[in-house]
Amino acid sequence: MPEGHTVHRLAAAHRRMFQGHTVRAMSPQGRFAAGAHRLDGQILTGAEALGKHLLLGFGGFYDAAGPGPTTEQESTAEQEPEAENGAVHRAEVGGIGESAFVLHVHLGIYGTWSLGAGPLPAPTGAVRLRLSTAGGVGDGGCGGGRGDGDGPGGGDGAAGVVAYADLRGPNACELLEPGEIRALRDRLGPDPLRGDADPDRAYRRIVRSRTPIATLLMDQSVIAGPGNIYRAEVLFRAGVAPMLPGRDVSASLWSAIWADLVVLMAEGVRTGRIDTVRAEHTPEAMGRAPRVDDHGGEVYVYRRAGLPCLVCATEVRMRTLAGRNLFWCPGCQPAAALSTVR
DNA sequence: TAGTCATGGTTAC
DNA sequence: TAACCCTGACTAC
Repeated sequence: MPEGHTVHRLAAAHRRMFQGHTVRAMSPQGRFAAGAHRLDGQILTGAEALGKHLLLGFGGFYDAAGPGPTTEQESTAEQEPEAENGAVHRAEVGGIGESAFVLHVHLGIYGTWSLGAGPLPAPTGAVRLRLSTAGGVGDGGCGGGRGDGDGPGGGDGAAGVVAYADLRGPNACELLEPGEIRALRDRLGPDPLRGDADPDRAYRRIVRSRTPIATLLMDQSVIAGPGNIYRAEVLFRAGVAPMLPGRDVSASLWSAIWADLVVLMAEGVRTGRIDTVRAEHTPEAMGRAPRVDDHGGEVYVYRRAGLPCLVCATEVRMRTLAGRNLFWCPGCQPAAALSTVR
């Protein structure tokens, strides 16, 4: 159940594990058998994230001296992407480029990738797609050929496997044509984690809309990547009432929200958690118990309905907005304060 | 064990 | 706006 930072981490992980390798692909569940058959034996040429969408490029010629990072340069997840001035400027490095085949994966609310190294385990649950590799960079082979079936263990390729990635329950798992990739890029708003993002493009959409800013922040055609946690937390940190109409969002307020998202999400890429509380509100600083939740981070309002605000002690509220749970603090985010940037 | 809910997005109405 | 997709964690019984 990822927000955009998780998908950027997944893109980095796929580059680290598979870029330059011939990849075995199979669909133990059988629902992506034809696509897996097309990918089996191809070289992974790049991976990138567009908001919550993961694109994996296959085929073509892998240039080990090219701009893409090598496996040696990416020995740990923490080393990539690099944060520079709060932004991740290497998000597009190692991207899909002119890949012959592009796999598009969107995890939706259920999907997961299980990444691992070592002997290939028998798939558990409904694995839609399994990627694995059995050789070194540019090995030119696929560890035993293709077409040996989709059964557990992958047949003769299992012995040399050094890395695998199992995909379960995705919203989307499909091969895209170039025109479809362009259409995907065109329908998504700017991604705060990409160096090519233009926040003004999002602002032009926001400022001409009467829709509440809390809804606009969840609209991936306005801004790609943030989800329910980041939208609640960034509005809290800006002191903005969630129902503030987009047309009442000032340029300076939007700049502050965007800059905060860049910092928060880049930190999420680095740590794999969503932590939004400032230093003075950490459990250690406040002498309170740490939060226990499945996303693992310290937050101000998300899923804290009924609890006192960490800043002003007002009870955190929750309501449904556009079909999703919205959390906010009426004390710190009063409706009358239209553009208080703290 | 059954029911509920969830960091999402598309489609139908 | 609701239904659907269809997984996993959690809770009530």
